[in-house]
Amino acid sequence: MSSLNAVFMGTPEIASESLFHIAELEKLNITSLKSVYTKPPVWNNKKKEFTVSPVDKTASELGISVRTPKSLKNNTEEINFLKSLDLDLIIVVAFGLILPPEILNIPKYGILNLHPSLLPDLRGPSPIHYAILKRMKFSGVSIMALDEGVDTGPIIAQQKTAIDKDEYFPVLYKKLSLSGAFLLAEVIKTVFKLRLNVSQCGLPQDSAYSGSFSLTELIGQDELKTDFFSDDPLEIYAKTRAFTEAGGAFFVFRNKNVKIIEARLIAGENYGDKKTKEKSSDNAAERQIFDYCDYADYFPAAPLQGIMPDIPAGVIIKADKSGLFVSTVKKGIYIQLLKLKPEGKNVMNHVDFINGFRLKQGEECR
RNA sequence: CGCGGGGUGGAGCAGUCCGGUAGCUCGUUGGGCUCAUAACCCAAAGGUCGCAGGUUCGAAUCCUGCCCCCGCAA
Repeated sequence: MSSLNAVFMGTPEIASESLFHIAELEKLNITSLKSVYTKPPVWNNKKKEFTVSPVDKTASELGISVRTPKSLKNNTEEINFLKSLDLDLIIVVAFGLILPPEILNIPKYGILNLHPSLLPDLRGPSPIHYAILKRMKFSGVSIMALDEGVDTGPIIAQQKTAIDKDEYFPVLYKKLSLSGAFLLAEVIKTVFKLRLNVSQCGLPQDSAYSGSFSLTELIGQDELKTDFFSDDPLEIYAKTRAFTEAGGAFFVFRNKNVKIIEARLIAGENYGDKKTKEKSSDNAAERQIFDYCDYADYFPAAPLQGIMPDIPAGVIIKADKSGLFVSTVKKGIYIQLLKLKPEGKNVMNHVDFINGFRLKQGEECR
Protein backbone atom coordinates (compact mmCIF):
# COMPACT_ATOMS: atom_id res chain seq x y z
CA MET A 1 0.00 0.00 0.00
CA SER A 2 1.19 3.47 -0.71
CA SER A 3 2.00 5.75 2.17
CA LEU A 4 -0.37 8.52 3.18
CA ASN A 5 0.47 11.93 1.79
CA ALA A 6 0.15 14.12 4.82
CA VAL A 7 0.71 17.58 6.21
CA PHE A 8 1.25 18.27 9.92
CA MET A 9 0.08 21.47 11.57
CA GLY A 10 0.99 22.40 15.12
CA THR A 11 2.90 24.83 17.29
CA PRO A 12 3.74 24.08 20.95
CA GLU A 13 5.55 21.18 22.57
CA ILE A 14 2.55 18.89 22.69
CA ALA A 15 2.44 19.11 18.91
CA SER A 16 6.15 18.59 18.70
CA GLU A 17 5.75 15.32 20.60
CA SER A 18 3.14 14.14 18.11
CA LEU A 19 5.39 15.10 15.23
CA PHE A 20 8.11 12.89 16.67
CA HIS A 21 5.76 9.92 16.70
CA ILE A 22 4.64 10.61 13.16
CA ALA A 23 8.27 10.72 12.13
CA GLU A 24 8.43 7.10 13.26
CA LEU A 25 5.49 6.29 10.97
CA GLU A 26 7.47 7.87 8.17
CA LYS A 27 10.18 5.25 8.60
CA LEU A 28 7.54 2.54 8.22
CA ASN A 29 6.25 4.18 5.06
CA ILE A 30 2.86 4.68 6.64
CA THR A 31 2.94 8.41 6.14
CA SER A 32 4.79 10.71 3.83
CA LEU A 33 4.96 14.19 5.29
CA LYS A 34 4.99 16.80 2.56
CA SER A 35 5.21 19.82 4.78
CA VAL A 36 4.79 21.09 8.31
CA TYR A 37 2.78 24.17 9.21
CA THR A 38 3.39 26.15 12.38
CA LYS A 39 2.91 29.66 13.69
CA PRO A 40 5.53 32.19 12.62
CA PRO A 41 8.46 32.94 14.92
CA VAL A 42 7.57 35.52 17.54
CA TRP A 43 9.73 38.48 18.39
CA ASN A 44 11.13 38.32 21.90
CA ASN A 45 11.60 41.94 22.82
CA LYS A 46 13.87 41.15 25.74
CA LYS A 47 16.21 38.70 24.08
CA LYS A 48 16.01 40.81 20.95
CA GLU A 49 15.57 37.77 18.75
CA PHE A 50 12.92 35.70 17.01
CA THR A 51 11.88 32.52 18.78
CA VAL A 52 10.71 29.66 16.60
CA SER A 53 8.01 27.29 17.79
CA PRO A 54 8.91 23.83 19.15
CA VAL A 55 7.31 22.26 16.08
CA ASP A 56 9.40 24.46 13.82
CA LYS A 57 12.50 23.29 15.64
CA THR A 58 11.53 19.62 15.51
CA ALA A 59 10.57 19.75 11.84
CA SER A 60 13.87 21.38 11.00
CA GLU A 61 15.75 18.65 12.85
CA LEU A 62 13.78 16.05 10.93
CA GLY A 63 14.53 17.77 7.66
CA ILE A 64 10.93 18.58 6.79
CA SER A 65 10.12 21.88 5.13
CA VAL A 66 8.27 24.36 7.37
CA ARG A 67 5.66 26.88 6.33
CA THR A 68 4.61 29.69 8.68
CA PRO A 69 1.70 31.69 7.26
CA LYS A 70 0.18 34.32 9.53
CA SER A 71 -3.29 33.13 8.61
CA LEU A 72 -4.94 30.57 6.37
CA LYS A 73 -8.18 32.42 5.89
CA ASN A 74 -8.43 33.72 2.32
CA ASN A 75 -4.84 32.69 1.85
CA THR A 76 -5.14 31.38 -1.72
CA GLU A 77 -1.43 30.79 -2.01
CA GLU A 78 -1.37 28.27 0.83
CA ILE A 79 -4.70 26.73 -0.11
CA ASN A 80 -3.50 26.15 -3.65
CA PHE A 81 -0.28 24.74 -2.29
CA LEU A 82 -2.19 22.26 -0.14
CA LYS A 83 -4.37 21.29 -3.10
CA SER A 84 -1.30 20.64 -5.19
CA LEU A 85 0.03 18.01 -2.77
CA ASP A 86 -2.58 15.34 -3.50
CA LEU A 87 -3.10 14.98 0.24
CA ASP A 88 -4.57 11.98 1.99
CA LEU A 89 -4.51 13.44 5.48
CA ILE A 90 -3.93 16.61 7.46
CA ILE A 91 -2.98 16.24 11.11
CA VAL A 92 -3.62 19.18 13.42
CA VAL A 93 -2.32 19.43 16.99
CA ALA A 94 -2.65 22.72 18.84
CA PHE A 95 -1.95 24.72 15.71
CA GLY A 96 -3.25 28.06 16.89
CA LEU A 97 -4.74 29.06 13.56
CA ILE A 98 -8.29 28.40 12.40
CA LEU A 99 -8.55 26.27 9.27
CA PRO A 100 -10.99 27.82 6.78
CA PRO A 101 -13.79 25.56 5.46
CA GLU A 102 -12.28 25.29 2.00
CA ILE A 103 -9.37 23.36 3.44
CA LEU A 104 -11.52 20.78 5.20
CA ASN A 105 -12.23 18.83 2.02
CA ILE A 106 -8.78 18.92 0.51
CA PRO A 107 -7.34 15.71 2.02
CA LYS A 108 -8.94 12.52 0.76
CA TYR A 109 -9.29 10.93 4.21
CA GLY A 110 -10.02 14.08 6.16
CA ILE A 111 -8.36 16.03 8.93
CA LEU A 112 -7.33 14.55 12.27
CA ASN A 113 -7.13 16.72 15.36
CA LEU A 114 -5.65 15.90 18.75
CA HIS A 115 -7.26 17.73 21.66
CA PRO A 116 -5.89 17.22 25.19
CA SER A 117 -9.17 16.66 27.02
CA LEU A 118 -12.00 14.16 27.12
CA LEU A 119 -14.28 15.91 24.68
CA PRO A 120 -16.83 17.33 24.79
CA ASP A 121 -15.40 18.44 28.13
CA LEU A 122 -12.91 21.29 28.12
CA ARG A 123 -13.27 22.52 24.59
CA GLY A 124 -11.25 25.58 23.71
CA PRO A 125 -7.69 26.82 23.98
CA SER A 126 -6.60 25.84 27.52
CA PRO A 127 -7.91 22.36 28.30
CA ILE A 128 -4.88 21.23 30.29
CA HIS A 129 -4.82 24.30 32.51
CA TYR A 130 -8.53 24.00 33.10
CA ALA A 131 -8.38 20.31 33.98
CA ILE A 132 -6.23 21.28 36.95
CA LEU A 133 -8.06 24.53 37.65
CA LYS A 134 -11.35 22.64 37.89
CA ARG A 135 -9.63 20.23 40.32
CA MET A 136 -10.57 17.30 38.12
CA LYS A 137 -9.38 13.85 39.12
CA PHE A 138 -8.86 12.77 35.55
CA SER A 139 -8.66 14.13 32.06
CA GLY A 140 -7.40 12.67 28.84
CA VAL A 141 -6.90 13.09 25.13
CA SER A 142 -9.28 12.89 22.21
CA ILE A 143 -8.66 12.33 18.54
CA MET A 144 -11.40 13.83 16.43
CA ALA A 145 -12.14 14.64 12.86
CA LEU A 146 -12.00 18.36 12.29
CA ASP A 147 -15.23 20.07 11.31
CA GLU A 148 -16.17 23.71 11.04
CA GLY A 149 -16.72 24.25 14.76
CA VAL A 150 -14.08 24.66 17.42
CA ASP A 151 -13.36 21.25 18.94
CA THR A 152 -16.77 19.97 17.89
CA GLY A 153 -15.91 17.25 15.39
CA PRO A 154 -16.83 13.58 15.74
CA ILE A 155 -14.67 11.68 18.20
CA ILE A 156 -12.57 8.85 16.85
CA ALA A 157 -10.57 7.77 19.88
CA GLN A 158 -10.08 8.75 23.50
CA GLN A 159 -7.66 7.88 26.27
CA LYS A 160 -8.28 8.67 29.93
CA THR A 161 -5.51 9.85 32.24
CA ALA A 162 -5.61 10.18 36.02
CA ILE A 163 -4.56 13.44 37.66
CA ASP A 164 -2.93 13.34 41.07
CA LYS A 165 -4.19 15.74 43.75
CA ASP A 166 -0.75 17.34 43.87
CA GLU A 167 -0.01 17.21 40.18
CA TYR A 168 1.41 20.32 38.57
CA PHE A 169 0.86 21.49 35.04
CA PRO A 170 4.15 20.38 33.45
CA VAL A 171 3.61 16.79 34.56
CA LEU A 172 0.08 16.57 33.21
CA TYR A 173 1.14 18.35 30.03
CA LYS A 174 3.83 15.76 29.43
CA LYS A 175 1.51 12.87 30.20
CA LEU A 176 -1.14 14.10 27.80
CA SER A 177 1.46 14.90 25.15
CA LEU A 178 2.72 11.35 25.25
CA SER A 179 -0.62 9.56 25.39
CA GLY A 180 -1.96 11.93 22.73
CA ALA A 181 0.92 11.27 20.40
CA PHE A 182 0.57 7.53 20.94
CA LEU A 183 -3.16 7.53 20.30
CA LEU A 184 -2.76 9.77 17.27
CA ALA A 185 -0.23 7.39 15.77
CA GLU A 186 -2.59 4.46 16.32
CA VAL A 187 -5.41 6.26 14.53
CA ILE A 188 -3.15 7.16 11.65
CA LYS A 189 -2.15 3.52 11.32
CA THR A 190 -5.82 2.58 11.20
CA VAL A 191 -6.50 5.13 8.50
CA PHE A 192 -3.55 3.70 6.60
CA LYS A 193 -5.00 0.20 6.77
CA LEU A 194 -8.67 0.90 6.26
CA ARG A 195 -8.50 3.94 3.96
CA LEU A 196 -11.49 5.58 5.56
CA ASN A 197 -12.46 9.21 5.62
CA VAL A 198 -12.12 10.05 9.29
CA SER A 199 -15.09 12.40 9.35
CA GLN A 200 -17.37 9.46 8.62
CA CYS A 201 -16.15 7.05 11.27
CA GLY A 202 -16.21 9.23 14.40
CA LEU A 203 -18.85 9.43 17.08
CA PRO A 204 -20.64 12.81 17.03
CA GLN A 205 -20.21 14.81 20.20
CA ASP A 206 -23.43 15.11 22.11
CA SER A 207 -24.01 18.84 22.17
CA ALA A 208 -26.32 18.52 25.17
CA TYR A 209 -23.38 17.18 27.13
CA SER A 210 -21.32 20.32 26.84
CA GLY A 211 -22.35 23.00 29.29
CA SER A 212 -20.43 26.09 30.31
CA PHE A 213 -18.44 23.83 32.60
CA SER A 214 -16.74 22.30 29.62
CA LEU A 215 -15.54 25.46 27.91
CA THR A 216 -12.06 26.87 28.41
CA GLU A 217 -10.68 30.29 27.66
CA LEU A 218 -7.29 31.85 27.22
CA ILE A 219 -5.58 32.62 30.50
CA GLY A 220 -5.29 36.29 31.47
CA GLN A 221 -3.94 38.24 34.44
CA ASP A 222 -7.28 38.01 36.23
CA GLU A 223 -7.12 34.24 36.30
CA LEU A 224 -3.58 34.35 37.68
CA LYS A 225 -4.28 36.60 40.65
CA THR A 226 -5.06 35.09 44.02
CA ASP A 227 -5.75 36.49 47.43
CA PHE A 228 -5.38 34.71 50.74
CA PHE A 229 -7.97 36.99 52.30
CA SER A 230 -10.84 36.10 50.02
CA ASP A 231 -10.06 33.13 47.81
CA ASP A 232 -10.93 29.59 48.67
CA PRO A 233 -7.71 27.67 49.40
CA LEU A 234 -8.77 24.96 46.99
CA GLU A 235 -8.86 27.60 44.29
CA ILE A 236 -5.51 29.06 45.29
CA TYR A 237 -3.90 25.66 45.22
CA ALA A 238 -5.53 24.73 41.91
CA LYS A 239 -4.22 27.93 40.36
CA THR A 240 -0.78 27.26 41.74
CA ARG A 241 -0.71 23.81 40.20
CA ALA A 242 -2.17 24.95 36.90
CA PHE A 243 0.02 27.98 36.31
CA THR A 244 3.36 27.11 37.92
CA GLU A 245 6.28 28.45 35.92
CA ALA A 246 4.34 29.61 32.87
CA GLY A 247 2.48 32.70 34.00
CA GLY A 248 2.30 31.81 37.62
CA ALA A 249 -0.50 32.30 40.12
CA PHE A 250 0.46 35.31 42.21
CA PHE A 251 -0.59 37.25 45.29
CA VAL A 252 0.18 40.84 46.11
CA PHE A 253 2.62 41.26 48.98
CA ARG A 254 3.99 44.64 50.02
CA ASN A 255 2.81 46.07 46.73
CA LYS A 256 4.76 43.52 44.74
CA ASN A 257 3.45 40.55 42.84
CA VAL A 258 4.75 37.31 44.23
CA LYS A 259 4.25 34.22 42.14
CA ILE A 260 3.56 30.92 43.83
CA ILE A 261 5.68 28.37 42.04
CA GLU A 262 5.15 25.50 44.40
CA ALA A 263 2.87 25.09 47.39
CA ARG A 264 0.91 22.54 49.35
CA LEU A 265 -2.58 22.45 50.70
CA ILE A 266 -2.58 21.32 54.28
CA ALA A 267 -5.28 20.37 56.73
CA GLY A 268 -4.27 21.21 60.27
CA GLU A 269 -5.00 19.03 63.26
CA ASN A 270 -8.16 20.95 64.07
CA TYR A 271 -9.62 20.05 60.71
CA GLY A 272 -10.12 16.39 61.55
CA ASP A 273 -13.62 16.64 62.98
CA LYS A 274 -14.91 18.46 59.94
CA LYS A 275 -13.60 15.88 57.56
CA THR A 276 -16.70 13.78 57.22
CA LYS A 277 -19.03 16.74 57.29
CA GLU A 278 -17.35 18.40 54.35
CA LYS A 279 -17.49 15.25 52.37
CA SER A 280 -21.23 14.76 52.68
CA SER A 281 -22.15 18.41 52.29
CA ASP A 282 -20.55 18.68 48.91
CA ASN A 283 -21.14 16.77 45.73
CA ALA A 284 -17.46 16.93 44.92
CA ALA A 285 -17.15 13.17 45.04
CA GLU A 286 -19.88 12.75 42.47
CA ARG A 287 -18.32 15.27 40.17
CA GLN A 288 -14.97 13.57 40.58
CA ILE A 289 -13.08 16.66 41.62
CA PHE A 290 -10.65 17.13 44.49
CA ASP A 291 -12.01 18.56 47.72
CA TYR A 292 -10.72 19.32 51.22
CA CYS A 293 -11.06 15.74 52.32
CA ASP A 294 -8.56 14.69 49.67
CA TYR A 295 -5.91 16.79 51.39
CA ALA A 296 -6.75 15.90 54.96
CA ASP A 297 -4.26 13.06 55.11
CA TYR A 298 -1.52 15.65 55.23
CA PHE A 299 -0.97 16.00 58.90
CA PRO A 300 2.11 18.17 59.20
CA ALA A 301 1.95 17.60 62.91
CA ALA A 302 5.34 18.96 63.90
CA PRO A 303 5.33 22.42 62.27
CA LEU A 304 1.70 23.25 62.96
CA GLN A 305 1.07 21.74 66.34
CA GLY A 306 -0.80 23.98 68.73
CA ILE A 307 -1.96 26.44 66.10
CA MET A 308 -5.12 28.19 67.20
CA PRO A 309 -8.06 27.17 65.08
CA ASP A 310 -9.64 30.60 64.80
CA ILE A 311 -6.94 32.52 63.00
CA PRO A 312 -8.34 34.87 60.36
CA ALA A 313 -7.41 34.44 56.71
CA GLY A 314 -4.14 35.65 55.27
CA VAL A 315 -1.99 35.47 58.40
CA ILE A 316 1.49 34.01 58.40
CA ILE A 317 1.14 31.40 61.08
CA LYS A 318 4.67 30.09 60.79
CA ALA A 319 7.76 31.37 59.06
CA ASP A 320 11.00 29.54 59.69
CA LYS A 321 13.12 26.72 58.37
CA SER A 322 10.42 24.19 59.03
CA GLY A 323 8.11 25.95 56.62
CA LEU A 324 6.11 28.99 55.62
CA PHE A 325 2.42 28.62 56.35
CA VAL A 326 -0.45 30.98 55.66
CA SER A 327 -3.98 30.69 56.98
CA THR A 328 -6.93 30.79 54.61
CA VAL A 329 -10.61 31.62 54.63
CA LYS A 330 -11.23 27.98 55.44
CA LYS A 331 -10.65 27.22 59.10
CA GLY A 332 -8.11 24.49 59.66
CA ILE A 333 -6.87 24.62 56.08
CA TYR A 334 -3.48 26.19 55.40
CA ILE A 335 -1.29 26.87 52.42
CA GLN A 336 2.35 25.95 52.76
CA LEU A 337 4.47 28.04 50.43
CA LEU A 338 7.50 26.16 49.14
CA LYS A 339 8.83 28.03 46.14
CA LEU A 340 8.11 31.65 45.33
CA LYS A 341 9.11 34.18 42.75
CA PRO A 342 8.84 37.82 43.75
CA GLU A 343 8.53 40.42 41.03
CA GLY A 344 11.94 41.19 39.56
CA LYS A 345 13.58 38.25 41.32
CA ASN A 346 14.36 34.68 40.58
CA VAL A 347 12.59 31.66 41.99
CA MET A 348 13.50 31.09 45.60
CA ASN A 349 12.60 28.64 48.34
CA HIS A 350 10.63 29.59 51.41
CA VAL A 351 13.74 30.12 53.58
CA ASP A 352 15.23 32.68 51.22
CA PHE A 353 11.87 34.36 50.93
CA ILE A 354 11.58 34.62 54.71
CA ASN A 355 15.15 35.91 55.10
CA GLY A 356 14.95 38.43 52.31
CA PHE A 357 11.58 39.85 53.29
CA ARG A 358 12.17 39.46 57.04
CA LEU A 359 8.86 37.73 57.54
CA LYS A 360 7.53 37.28 61.02
CA GLN A 361 4.95 35.00 62.48
CA GLY A 362 1.61 36.72 62.88
CA GLU A 363 2.17 39.17 60.05
CA GLU A 364 -0.58 39.65 57.52
CA CYS A 365 0.25 38.37 54.12
CA ARG A 366 -0.49 41.47 52.07
C1' C B 1 14.94 53.50 21.70
C1' G B 2 7.49 50.15 24.77
C1' C B 3 6.83 50.46 30.74
C1' G B 4 9.00 48.90 35.33
C1' G B 5 12.13 46.03 39.14
C1' G B 6 17.03 44.25 40.11
C1' G B 7 22.88 43.04 40.21
C1' U B 8 26.45 43.97 47.66
C1' G B 9 30.87 37.00 50.97
C1' G B 10 27.78 30.49 49.06
C1' A B 11 21.77 32.07 49.44
C1' G B 12 18.03 35.95 50.27
C1' C B 13 18.44 41.10 51.51
C1' A B 14 19.76 46.21 54.12
C1' G B 15 22.96 50.26 53.23
C1' U B 16 22.63 54.49 47.95
C1' C B 17 18.34 60.04 48.65
C1' C B 18 22.40 63.14 52.38
C1' G B 19 30.01 60.22 49.90
C1' G B 20 33.79 58.78 55.53
C1' U B 21 35.64 51.20 59.07
C1' A B 22 31.20 46.07 54.71
C1' G B 23 25.96 45.21 57.81
C1' C B 24 21.30 41.68 58.68
C1' U B 25 18.97 36.82 58.50
C1' C B 26 20.68 32.16 56.91
C1' G B 27 24.30 28.64 55.02
C1' U B 28 29.37 26.61 55.50
C1' U B 29 33.64 25.12 58.83
C1' G B 30 35.47 24.31 63.89
C1' G B 31 34.15 23.96 69.05
C1' G B 32 30.45 23.54 73.16
C1' C B 33 25.71 21.78 75.31
C1' U B 34 22.33 17.57 74.81
C1' C B 35 19.96 10.67 75.08
C1' A B 36 19.28 13.37 70.67
C1' U B 37 18.07 17.14 66.87
C1' A B 38 16.54 20.92 61.30
C1' A B 39 16.95 23.27 68.54
C1' C B 40 20.39 26.33 71.64
C1' C B 41 25.50 28.71 72.91
C1' C B 42 30.65 30.24 71.30
C1' A B 43 34.16 31.09 67.42
C1' A B 44 36.11 31.30 62.41
C1' A B 45 36.55 31.49 57.28
C1' G B 46 34.46 33.84 53.15
C1' G B 47 33.16 40.22 49.46
C1' U B 48 37.12 43.01 42.58
C1' C B 49 29.77 46.13 46.28
C1' G B 50 27.82 43.73 37.71
C1' C B 51 31.88 46.19 34.15
C1' A B 52 34.57 50.60 32.47
C1' G B 53 35.62 55.65 32.81
C1' G B 54 34.81 60.42 35.46
C1' U B 55 34.25 63.88 39.99
C1' U B 56 36.69 63.81 44.95
C1' C B 57 41.56 63.89 50.00
C1' G B 58 38.18 59.76 49.96
C1' A B 59 32.87 56.35 45.99
C1' A B 60 28.67 50.43 47.22
C1' U B 61 26.81 55.66 47.51
C1' C B 62 27.40 61.26 42.92
C1' C B 63 28.05 61.74 37.00
C1' U B 64 28.61 59.17 31.99
C1' G B 65 28.68 54.80 29.01
C1' C B 66 28.10 49.47 28.73
C1' C B 67 26.80 44.21 30.19
C1' C B 68 23.57 40.66 32.52
C1' C B 69 18.85 38.81 35.15
C1' C B 70 13.57 39.42 35.95
C1' G B 71 8.14 41.20 35.80
C1' C B 72 4.47 43.60 32.65
C1' A B 73 3.10 44.88 27.77
C1' A B 74 3.45 42.95 22.74
